[in-house]
Amino acid sequence: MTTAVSNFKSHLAELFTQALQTVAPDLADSQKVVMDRPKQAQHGDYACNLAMQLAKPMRRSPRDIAQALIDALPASPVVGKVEIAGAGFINVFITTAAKQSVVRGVLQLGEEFGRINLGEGRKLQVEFVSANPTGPLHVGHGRGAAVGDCLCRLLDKAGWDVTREFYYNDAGAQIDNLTLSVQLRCKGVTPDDPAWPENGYRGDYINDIARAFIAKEAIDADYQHVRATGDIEDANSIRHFGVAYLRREQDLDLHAFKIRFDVYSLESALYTDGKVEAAVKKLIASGHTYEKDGALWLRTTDFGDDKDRVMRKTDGGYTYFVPDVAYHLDKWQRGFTKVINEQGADHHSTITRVRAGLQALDIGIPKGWPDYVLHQMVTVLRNGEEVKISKRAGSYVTLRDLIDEVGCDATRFFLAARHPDTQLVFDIDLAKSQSNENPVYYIQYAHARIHSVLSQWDGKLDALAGADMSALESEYEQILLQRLIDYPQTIESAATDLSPHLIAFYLKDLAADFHSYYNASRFLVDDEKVKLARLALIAASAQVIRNGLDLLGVTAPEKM
RNA sequence: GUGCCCGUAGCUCAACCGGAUAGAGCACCAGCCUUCUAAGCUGGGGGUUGCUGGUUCGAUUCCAGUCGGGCACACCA
Repeated sequence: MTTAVSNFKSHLAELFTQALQTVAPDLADSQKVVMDRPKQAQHGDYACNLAMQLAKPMRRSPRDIAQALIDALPASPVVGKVEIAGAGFINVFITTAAKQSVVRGVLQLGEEFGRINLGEGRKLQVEFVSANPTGPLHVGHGRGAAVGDCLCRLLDKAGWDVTREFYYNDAGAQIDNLTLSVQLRCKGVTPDDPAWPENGYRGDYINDIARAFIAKEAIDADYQHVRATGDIEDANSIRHFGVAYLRREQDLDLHAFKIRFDVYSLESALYTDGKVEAAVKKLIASGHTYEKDGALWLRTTDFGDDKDRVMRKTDGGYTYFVPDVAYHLDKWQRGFTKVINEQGADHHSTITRVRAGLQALDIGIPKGWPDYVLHQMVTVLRNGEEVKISKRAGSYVTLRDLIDEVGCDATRFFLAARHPDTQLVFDIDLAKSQSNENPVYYIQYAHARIHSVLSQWDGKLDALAGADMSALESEYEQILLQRLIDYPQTIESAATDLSPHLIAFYLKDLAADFHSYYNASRFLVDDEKVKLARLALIAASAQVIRNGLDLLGVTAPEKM
C-alpha cells in the first residue's frame, strides 16, 4: 500500500524539489519548496507557489515555469491531477485511493497516529507554572499550567524527550513577607489593623496557615515532611511550614487540573548546594563583572541589556537574577540543549537578563537559549462584569474555583485554545454553559456521537482497519479524509511554533467536518461494503479526536 | 520617557513564517428530528484587517510612523 500516507505534504515537497533540480539546477539550493493547503477545494489539495518565486531570477513567466516544473515532476501514486492556476500557482490533487488509505493508517496506529520525529529523542525541558509559594494559584497560573502542559504533551508527541519542571522561589523577600504575615496572624493581628504592613499578604489563607501552625499540624507528601512547631516566635519554623503548606495547596490544585511534574527545583537549594556561589565565581572569572558603589555588577550591556545589573548588593545579598542565572546554568549542565520557559508576560523583562547572564559565562551557550513562551494576562468575566484580581487585597479567582465551577475539561480548553500572545477573557458563564456556545462540548459531542453509532453496530471494531475503503467517494468523505491526513502536519506546526492552540482549532474543524457528514449520510446502511468503509472512517475520526483532546488534557467521553 | 505583546464581523477568536474570493463560533433571520445522540445540520445578512505611508507580481502577515489597549522598566522576586 501507499507508504507516504502520513505525510503528503513533505512527499510533494520532495517531488517538486526534484523537479526544481531539473528545471533550474543553479537555483535549487536557494529556493525552498513550500506546499500550502489552499483554502478553496477548487484549488486542489496542495498548492505550490514555486513558479512565482522563480519568475524573477529566471526571467521567465511564472506560468511557463509552472509548466516546466509539472513536466519534470516525478511520477507518484499519490498525485492525481496537476493544474496551473491564477498567476502561476501549481495545484495538486491527491488521488482518492491515496486519501482513503489514511483510514487504515489511523486505525492501525491508534493513539500513536500523529506521532512525528521532530525532536529525534533529544532531551527537552519545559519549565512552567513556577508560582511563588505565597498564595493559591489563580487564573493566570492556570493559563500557564494549561499552555505548559499542552506544550509538554505536544512536544512529547513530536519526538522530544520531555522533562516537566516546576521552580519554586522559596527564598528571598517575598517569602520573608509571607513569613511575617503568618506570624502576625498567629499573634492575632489582622489586615485591618493599622500595624499590618503595607506589603503584607491579606488573604484568608494566611489565617488558615497561622491556625495550622499553632495547631502543630504536619504536612506530609512524598516530596516533603514538615511539622509545625507552634512556636510563633520562631520565624524560621514559620517560614518552613508556610512554604510547605502552600506547596501542598498548589500541588492539590495542579493535581485537580491533571498536571504533573517530573522535577521540582527549589531556589533555596541553589544556595545550599553552592550553585549560586559557583555561578558567581564563573561570572567573575569571565571578566564581565566590576565593583561599583560597594556592589558587584554584571556588564549585561555587553549582551544586549539596556543597563548593567547588580549581582551582589551592598548588604552582601544577591539580587534575584543571580540565582536565576545559576538555575539556568544548572539546566544547561543537566544536558537540556532545548529549554522552554512558559511564563506570564509580566516576567518578560527577565528574558534579556537571564540570557545576558548566560552569555557572560562564556561557556558556549547559544545566544537565544532558552526559549520563552509568554502568555498574556487573563481577565475573568462573571455575569458580564470583570472580576478584579488583587493579591494584596486577597481577592481572587483561584484556579480551584474555576475547576470546581466550570470543570477541568472546559477550563483547560478555554485557557489553552488561544494564542498565548493575546490577552484572554475568561467568561465563566460561557465556559459553564452546557450548550452550543461552548466549543468543548461541540468536539466531545462528535466523539460521543461516533461512539454511539459504533456501539449500535454488531461487528468487530478490530476488523474495520482491514475494510475496503474504495466506497469513500462523497464530498463529505473527501473532506474528512483530508482532515485526518492533516493531523500529523498540524502537530508539526503546533510543536514548531510552540502553539498548542492550533490543536484546539484543528479539533473544532474536524468535529465540524464530522457533524456535517453525520447529518448528510447514514452509516449503518444495508450495503455491507459501504457500511464498513463509513464506519471505518468515523472510527478513525473518533480516534483522531481522542488523540487531539488528549494533547489538550481533555477527556473524550463516549456518552453525553 | 524606554522596551515587549496585541488591535481582524456587534462579541470571543483563526488565518499553516508573503499567496488566490480574510475564515469559524456566538448573537440575528429562515429552514431541517416517525430510522445511527438536534450539545447537531443547511442557507442568509454582517469587513476599507485601528490609521497613514513604504517594500513587490501579491501585504492581515514584512518595514517606518501614528493612535488605542495590556505588561514591564529597583542594590524587590
